Amino acid sequence: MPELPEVETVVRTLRPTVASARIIRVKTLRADIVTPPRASLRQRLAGQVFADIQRRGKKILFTLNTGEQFVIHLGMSGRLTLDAPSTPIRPHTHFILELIPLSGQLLQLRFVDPRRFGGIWWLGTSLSADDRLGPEPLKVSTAQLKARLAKTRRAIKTALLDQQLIAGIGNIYADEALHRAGIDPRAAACTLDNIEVGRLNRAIKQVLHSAIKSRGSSLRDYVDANGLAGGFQKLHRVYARTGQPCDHCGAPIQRITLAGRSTHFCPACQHR
DNA sequence: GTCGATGTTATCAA
DNA sequence: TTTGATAACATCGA
Repeated sequence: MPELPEVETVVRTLRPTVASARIIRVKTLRADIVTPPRASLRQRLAGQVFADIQRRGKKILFTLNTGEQFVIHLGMSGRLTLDAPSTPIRPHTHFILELIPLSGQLLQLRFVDPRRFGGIWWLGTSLSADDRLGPEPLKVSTAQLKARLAKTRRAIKTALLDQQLIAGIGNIYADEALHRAGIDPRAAACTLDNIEVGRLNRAIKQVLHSAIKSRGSSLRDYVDANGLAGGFQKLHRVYARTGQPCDHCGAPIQRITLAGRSTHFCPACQHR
């Protein structure tokens, strides 16, 4: 589900309500989604006030007035929604923070994650210590990207999925960016020249900006914090379009497997 | 009913 | 060291 544009959309829909809200109740329905396993979130969070909420890669960083922080990662199937306390609890709801925002209207921030690949990480004041994420795709320079890609022989598609190389791109936007840049997803990352990396960098920024504008892609069940689906799936040019004609040249979109992930591309447009 | 696929990533072994 | 395979999990559709 959630790659950079979806996570950014969740953060933007959460921020106006959550920033400055006070936490009045903490319910952990499934303890094993919290790391470290014995972090008593109830004790640490109850009564605290949120200072800010930000995105870093695909992670959501919550900062409290005390300066303490925790991270939520949505994994593959996670969603974070704001609901009235009377709204029925969905199956696979693992964690609930009851909040009083500035509006005074009681709300619950709910973390739902059927596949449980996501989770919550308590950081405290450890200054997000072991953040090994790569640069933000919307800010990275072509020179910086080129230098990072030069260090690996993996396929460029696989390299783009590596969060330590660049943070926030997932399966959908890797395929979409490579198509817009006209680059074969199988090409070894270290063989791309300056021109190609420049094209790729522009394609990444363009596709992520338009996806954010469309509030993300909803293929399955992704929704933002207000329960609203995204619209960018309608603008996909290759992802989940196997066999359909390429918008650019009409050749059928092909699907292959690369590093265990389904990969969609146009064999005519994307080659040297 | 079974199989395979699904937007992520930590971990393991070659 | 680097890289690919696998597992963690639930759901859906062929």
